Amino acid sequence: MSRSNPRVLNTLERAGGFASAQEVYHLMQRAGESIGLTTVYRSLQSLADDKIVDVLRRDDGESIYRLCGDAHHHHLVCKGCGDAIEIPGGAIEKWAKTMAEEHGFRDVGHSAEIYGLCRKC
Amino acid sequence: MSRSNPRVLNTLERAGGFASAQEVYHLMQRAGESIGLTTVYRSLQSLADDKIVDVLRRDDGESIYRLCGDAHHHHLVCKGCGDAIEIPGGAIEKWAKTMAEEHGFRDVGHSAEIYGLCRKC
DNA sequence: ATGGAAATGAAAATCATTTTCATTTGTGCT
DNA sequence: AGCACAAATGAAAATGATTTTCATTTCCAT
Ligand SMILES: [Zn+2]
Ligand SMILES: [Zn+2]
Ligand SMILES: [Zn+2]
Ligand SMILES: [Zn+2]
Repeated sequence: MSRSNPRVLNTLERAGGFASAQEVYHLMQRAGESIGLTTVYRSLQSLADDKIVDVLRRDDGESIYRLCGDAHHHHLVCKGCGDAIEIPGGAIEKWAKTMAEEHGFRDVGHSAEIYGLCRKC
Repeated sequence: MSRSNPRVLNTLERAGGFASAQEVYHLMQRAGESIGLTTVYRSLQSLADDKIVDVLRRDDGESIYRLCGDAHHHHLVCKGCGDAIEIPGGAIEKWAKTMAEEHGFRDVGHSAEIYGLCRKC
């Protein structure tokens, strides 16, 4: 079922942090690798479906992807340089569960991100 | 400074919950009101700037707006019917502040949402 | 080698949102 | 009323990421 091109995953690894489909595509171009934008999109989507990469959406609407560990975590994102730090959810894990139960929700997940300016910015 | 067309706000009121710019536009069309899509966009944006409406982004990337009280809050969203309930942030507020300070971030904000299936779905 | 399935990618299509810009509307002044 | 000037409007074009189409290429099992 793996529709993902391994070179895409490899490039995302090299990218080190978050990268959009367009960025991955250009990285591969600059590296002299021949690939189509379509395949990059398909691969990233597949990786996301398989929970191998993390998907976030930037304010400008562009989706960004990043390899992520299997542990549940959240992000502290810099509005300036775009750097993202993985952080533990701590107290909000219980908060989410409590809130959901309180309103009779099941099959519950949550998202939480913190935005700010890092020291460098 | 109000660049917002009052009829747009009025329509969002009638909509009752979240609505996208496109949806507001079509609601107004169906109601026989003459307005341009551009004005709808401009008005919603202005309302968002003025913190009069709440902006969320759907998974498909479309921005949705809703009238909201002035109090800071979060959302419990049903993946089935799209219903959203306003909930207090509780533990999150301190979590965000602590995490940000710990990493030297300033000018900090946060977003947090809980997704699940409501009783009806 | 042969046939069919899966993968690929160039080009076109989609679609929300933004930008442009010419026109209309509103407001104050004479 | 007549005029000037700013703000608001909206049609049409531009933007830009993502998706779809579809013809071609690559894989793989027989
Ligand atoms: Zn930074
Ligand atoms: Zn969490
Ligand atoms: Zn529901
Ligand atoms: Zn909060």
